[in-house]
Amino acid sequence: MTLDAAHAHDYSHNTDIVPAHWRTPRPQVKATVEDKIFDALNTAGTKVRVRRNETIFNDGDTASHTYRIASGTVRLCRHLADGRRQVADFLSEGDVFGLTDEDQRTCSAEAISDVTLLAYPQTQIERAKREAPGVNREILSLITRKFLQSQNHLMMLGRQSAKERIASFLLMLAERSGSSEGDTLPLPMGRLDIADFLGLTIETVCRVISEMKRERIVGLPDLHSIVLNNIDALQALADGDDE
Amino acid sequence: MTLDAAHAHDYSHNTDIVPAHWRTPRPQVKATVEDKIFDALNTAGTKVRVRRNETIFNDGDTASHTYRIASGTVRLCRHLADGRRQVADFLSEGDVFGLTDEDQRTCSAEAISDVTLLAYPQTQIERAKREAPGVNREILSLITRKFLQSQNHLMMLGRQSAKERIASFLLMLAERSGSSEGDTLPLPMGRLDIADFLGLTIETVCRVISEMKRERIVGLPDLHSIVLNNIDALQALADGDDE
DNA sequence: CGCCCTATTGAGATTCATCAACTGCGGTGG
DNA sequence: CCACCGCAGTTGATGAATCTCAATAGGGCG
Repeated sequence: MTLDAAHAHDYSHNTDIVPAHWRTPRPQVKATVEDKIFDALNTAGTKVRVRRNETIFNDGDTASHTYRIASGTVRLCRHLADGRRQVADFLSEGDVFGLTDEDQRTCSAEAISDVTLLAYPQTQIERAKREAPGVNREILSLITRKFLQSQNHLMMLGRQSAKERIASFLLMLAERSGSSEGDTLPLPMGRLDIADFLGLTIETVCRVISEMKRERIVGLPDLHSIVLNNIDALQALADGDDE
Repeated sequence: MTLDAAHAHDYSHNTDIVPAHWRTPRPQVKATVEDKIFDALNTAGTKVRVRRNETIFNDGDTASHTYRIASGTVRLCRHLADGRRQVADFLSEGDVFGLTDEDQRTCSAEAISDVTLLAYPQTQIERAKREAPGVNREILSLITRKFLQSQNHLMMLGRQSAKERIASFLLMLAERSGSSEGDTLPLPMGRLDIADFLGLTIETVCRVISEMKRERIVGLPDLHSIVLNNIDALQALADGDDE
């Protein structure tokens, strides 16, 4: 049974109240759109722990809560009947998911690592929308950003080669985490997750990353890190300046 | 120069006021989300005509207006430097596009057929958001729907074969136009547009459609129509029940 | 009627998927 | 502490799907 499918109160193992500092989990000066939305709730949410590879909710479940990530990484994905899978997004600390007006989930959410979530009943979100002016605008801003991300993703899947997709993917992760040349980028997801995000097979992902390593564009200190030796080269690859 | 790039008042050839019946352009009982948003504007918008293959706005343009389609078909797409193109959406009568809080376009909009648009300055939209309660909610609902469409699109591009994509595409068009078995579906876009929507080449699109014709799943009375002889077969193909 | 643009069909090249073997690391238990 | 086990990742060989290049067909408009 997934969390959404469970009764709202059935968090017997984890009803702690969240420390206040989790409101602004990332070290940054400006409040994010996510911060603004959740500050307006005036409630800390229910803390939920999910272990690696467990499902948070399934496509088709009733949407009872909105979640914010306190720690860990989550993937949003859709499955076809025959097991094929498309990962739509990777989410990490501070990110929000499951925020929707629809009453049914249209994708599943799964924990890539052990994850701590803050769960907010949809009714609380609805109340905040009514009572806090500006929350609607922030939510709109959030989904607009997600929509634009999705358009980028479409271009990657529809029109880029395997190597271009991987380069774009690494640049996307670098931008999200604020990494720059020489930094070590955490890669919390496995190769299969990357493959399913990029519309490739795990073997192709491995081969392309290995090739980039041979070309000294990236370094691979361990399975869950990648060193960005040459961002310009990555950018050139992503832009198709290869031939 | 695209429309957005032009001055807001430079519609010398088309400043007519739009007839009232355009508020609800499609024959349906219920008002669409689009209807609700534009009814709240209490203004008919400026009529703009755009000829086939002309650009309405470009990626990167300043976003000055929101558009609603009175007649014709529009594609939203993004271009890579080397000319590769990804079509993100096809829009037809009654559909809205260019509605954004951002001040820059993140895709281009191009006329697939001769098109008549209603243009609304973003300031009017902003006013409606402030003054008409519920408009925010309708806009949120609209973009949420677009986001879900985009997720479907991702699955098509990332994980479906050419034949599955074409079957899914035809079913999507059928659903949008309310067509059912035996109906003739209008296909206003050319083969290249379809290819760029599905992440395929024009040759592959032709071959797959020809194959479906040989299998009597569809009929091709002319280039811009397709007869849905067997929706169940299309559904089976889209679901991957092929092997 | 003829031209031009788009679509269609064919042949060969390419990219990526598939199938299969092997590696390496982390955890577990002797 | 070390050996074994299992899973995730990597690499190689082969094949299939789709792209590319090229030639032909068709349809609408002047």
